[in-house]
Amino acid sequence: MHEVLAVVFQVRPTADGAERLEVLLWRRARAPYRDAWALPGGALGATEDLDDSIRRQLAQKVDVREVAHLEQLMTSGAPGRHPDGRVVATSYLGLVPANADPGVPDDTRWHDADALPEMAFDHAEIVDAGRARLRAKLSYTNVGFALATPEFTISQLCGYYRAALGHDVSATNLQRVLLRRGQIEPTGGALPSGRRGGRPASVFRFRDRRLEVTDEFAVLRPPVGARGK
Amino acid sequence: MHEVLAVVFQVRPTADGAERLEVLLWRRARAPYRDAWALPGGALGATEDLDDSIRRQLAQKVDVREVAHLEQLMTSGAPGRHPDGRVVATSYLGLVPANADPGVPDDTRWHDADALPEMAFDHAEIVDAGRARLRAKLSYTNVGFALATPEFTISQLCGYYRAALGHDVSATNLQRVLLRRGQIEPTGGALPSGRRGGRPASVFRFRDRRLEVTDEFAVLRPPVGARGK
DNA sequence: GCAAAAGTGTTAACAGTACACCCATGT
DNA sequence: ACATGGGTGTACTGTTAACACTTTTGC
Repeated sequence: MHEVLAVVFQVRPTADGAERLEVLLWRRARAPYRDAWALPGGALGATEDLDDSIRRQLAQKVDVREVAHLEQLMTSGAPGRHPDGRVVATSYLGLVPANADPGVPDDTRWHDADALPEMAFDHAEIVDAGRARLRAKLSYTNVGFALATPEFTISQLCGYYRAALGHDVSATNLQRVLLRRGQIEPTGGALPSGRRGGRPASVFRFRDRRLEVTDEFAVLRPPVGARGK
Repeated sequence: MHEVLAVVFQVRPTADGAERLEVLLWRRARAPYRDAWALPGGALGATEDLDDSIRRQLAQKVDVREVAHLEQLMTSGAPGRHPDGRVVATSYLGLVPANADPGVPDDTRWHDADALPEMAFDHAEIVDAGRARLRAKLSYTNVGFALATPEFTISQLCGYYRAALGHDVSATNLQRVLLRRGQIEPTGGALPSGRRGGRPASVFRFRDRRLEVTDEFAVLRPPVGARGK
């Protein structure tokens, strides 16, 4: 038996106005792992591609059009991972932009990615792998587009990065890095100041809405002659 | 049906004394894809973990003790990828150090990774994915240990990197980068000069033989206060 | 001594962080 | 005016590529 799972992340506002990274989980009503939380997903159809399958399964939990980025994460096949017998699971990483608020079924809820509830099977590991992947890719690709709203101010964007990376991010430097790399561009617009004043923030957008590697060679770059290949 | 495949790379000397990256492939004797070349692997056992399975399957082609590094690469499940019906394949990337010369069966041969022969199924894609992964990881981890012999001179190491990366690598800078990162250390020994003279090369080894990420934050590092976590 | 191979020193480029400072707005 | 949030300028740091130069060997 082969199943397909998804770690779907979204940056969401908390009660106290801050923002944090959350994962979409549903609560199991039946054994095994009754009342524990599990990743959305299900059995792979007999004539279905893996990507198509996870999209189909997700459609039951969230509006799939909301998922701005989806990529394969890992495949787990330990014989003991499912008590009912051998189930191989291929997991995906999915990202939903901060603006979308997809209605979710009753058994489904968003959970703080840093404080997972009791999880079914090996799903906690999978969430952690997804988190690590997201963190890494924020560093050397433009995946930010999949967490951010279509248009945003730098300080909003900063909030998304802060939540996803789990550490403070300087707005000043974030702006410069992303501009330099050509990931974002100003729309020309600006947002009116809040009620406590302050300079109106200019609005930016991601230049491209597809995954792009912007910082390819961290080190060991090819010599200048052979670059630009 | 679930199968497990491996892209096994080794840097091997060519006829003209240079070195190049090669993949281990076997020639299919039966349809489908008769006479085309395929990746080693086979069906996943009913109670076998994925990692164990690929190790077992590889044992039939090469001495498994020779594989210095093995990591999961990707899972392909397109319904049309296998003419006989649905087969999901999980691929691994394996690396064999340059010194090992594992005896391989008659139907099996090493092939230039840059000039693949006619390949069965979607195996060419998988090899390319493995190549890309290797290139990337050479940049920010110590995977080099899995391509190099246990002890080596800088110019030998340079040859391995050159072959794997596909571009020229400066011995001077490679040495400095890997030393600075603490990946390699001098053994204290030196190799006698060749018959045409030259200063004897000192011998190095990798400090650690397990995968380690040595260049974690390409960019977007956490602020100094929050680092060292 | 001379060629060959290895290794060191030095410079320059570049990307990113930190921080001080300037700008535009509401009260 | 002044507090508030946004944006720019600038210095500093760390890392790496490039290349000249020195060291050690065989002939």
